[in-house]
Amino acid sequence: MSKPAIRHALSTRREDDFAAWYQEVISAADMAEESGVRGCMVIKPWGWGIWERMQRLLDDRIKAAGVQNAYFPLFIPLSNFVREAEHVEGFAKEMAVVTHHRLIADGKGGLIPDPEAKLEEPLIVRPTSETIIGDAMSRWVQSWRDLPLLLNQWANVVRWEMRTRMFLRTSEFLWQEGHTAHESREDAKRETMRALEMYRAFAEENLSLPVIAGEKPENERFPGARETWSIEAMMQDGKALQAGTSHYLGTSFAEAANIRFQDREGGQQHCHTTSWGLSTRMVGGIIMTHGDDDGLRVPPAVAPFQVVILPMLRDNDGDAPLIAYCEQLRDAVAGTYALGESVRVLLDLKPGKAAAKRWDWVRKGAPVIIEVGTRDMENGKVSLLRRDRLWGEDAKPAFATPLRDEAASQIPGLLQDIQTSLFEEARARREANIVRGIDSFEKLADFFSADKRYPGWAEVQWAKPTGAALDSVVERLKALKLTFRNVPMDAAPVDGACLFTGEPAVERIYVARAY
RNA sequence: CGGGGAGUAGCGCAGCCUGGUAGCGCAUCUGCUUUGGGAGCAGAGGGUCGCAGGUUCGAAUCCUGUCUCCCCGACCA
Repeated sequence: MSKPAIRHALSTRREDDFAAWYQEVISAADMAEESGVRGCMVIKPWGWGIWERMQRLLDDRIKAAGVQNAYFPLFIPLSNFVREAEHVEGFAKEMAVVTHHRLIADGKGGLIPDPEAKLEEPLIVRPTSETIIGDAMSRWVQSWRDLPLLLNQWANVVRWEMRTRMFLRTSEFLWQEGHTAHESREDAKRETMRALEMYRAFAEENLSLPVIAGEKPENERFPGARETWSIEAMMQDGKALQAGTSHYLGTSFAEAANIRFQDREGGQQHCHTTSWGLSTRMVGGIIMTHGDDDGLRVPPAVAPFQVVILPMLRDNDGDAPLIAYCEQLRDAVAGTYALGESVRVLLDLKPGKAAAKRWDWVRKGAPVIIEVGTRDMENGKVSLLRRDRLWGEDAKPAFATPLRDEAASQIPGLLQDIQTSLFEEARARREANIVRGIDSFEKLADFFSADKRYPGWAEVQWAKPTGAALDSVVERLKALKLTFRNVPMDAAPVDGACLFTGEPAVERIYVARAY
């Protein structure tokens, strides 16, 4: 007797074609679609709702740290951008440029930029806002009393990427970018680390996404930064996703933008600045971490609807009492609190059979789906499905049937449990796929052998080479399609030789394939 | 940006080689039946075949250009 086969809600399974599965989740969960413009996407209500929840929770954390929101322009004058050399070099190849301000008829029924309306100075569409915010800071900062200056903006940015993927790498993406200016290196470093810790807590507590916080090696630094720190998450195909970054910029941006202050002794000094960002890429991280062969599973804290109620309507006189029964359930659930907020519940009265609508919500990943039929109503019960544990032993959806009047009070605990379970599941998977103790390049190559479906990560010891020595190590890894991810903050002390150079190791670093 | 593949109804696809009334499945709509687990039967609606030129009596089909998507590479906080 073989086990009955599960009929999954998606046609592509993760193990068969992870990339195709990823795209199917996005369309099946109705999160986003192509727009017709290269690398730009339409974010649909369910995808936007998740991002909106993420914004809310992260914005609360940003404000709690005393950072104020502001908004800076989309366009940056070219001359303003060119000041920080390394920064410019890093972004110049992927810039959208505005050169005209008017269109005229081309005589063939179309429109072309008016050659007479060429801008004196081209404007670039911001790829990030260090330069324009630095420009403002140079005017806003006069004295040590003005510091620290802690700003954040929620905005869209554009980077003309060669190869794009929905949410993970789009030409236009949405993010928040924090920009701060400080009196001293110590203060700026403290802010850099505060933002990093904020991202770690946000990812793990709100998104159930286990991450490793650490410092990026020199070759992976943000252009112009002194230090770049990141949180890295392991996706279900074993690849790493850089999910948030925090940079200590030293005084180079302050020097380029002339952000100076009069210190406590009356002297002039340049500020130490930081920047930190987290983007819609994180939505892709949620998909690739929590999605399964039935679609998305949204962590309750960021689910636009945490509970969806589906009455089994018959289009007859029996519907009215059933709807009333469900409305009472909805109101009871809406009156409960979970994860620090009122529970978000939807009574879905859209026409259609409940069984069909159920699969729509399964694909979207609503954490709890409650179906209610007349028989449930007669028994004072409901049929409850938790999305993270969908299938029973019999290959059918694993419904629980609590009393309706008890179901509402169970919801907060259930949502909390789902939030925690998703995290534990992802954390266990990551730990099972990190290898430690690899002590030669050959063994490293073997661990990441090309045919391996799930490469995982390797934590290795190295001597932290710099300059040309580092470049050659990076090249060797590149031949294996590998990259350095970060140097974890909580790693064990080193006790061996550098995997690449044989010199005494100075720290541990993660090696992985990456998005 | 280089190599490869693709774009035909909301979704998935056939038709193209060999030019001649635009099709199939799912979904949608209507009717009947069904009714506790992703319904059945019958009927109907929906497409200037990505876009723009060209060849031709005639182009989804052949040619050229262009846009977009997917895969591999290069690039990439």
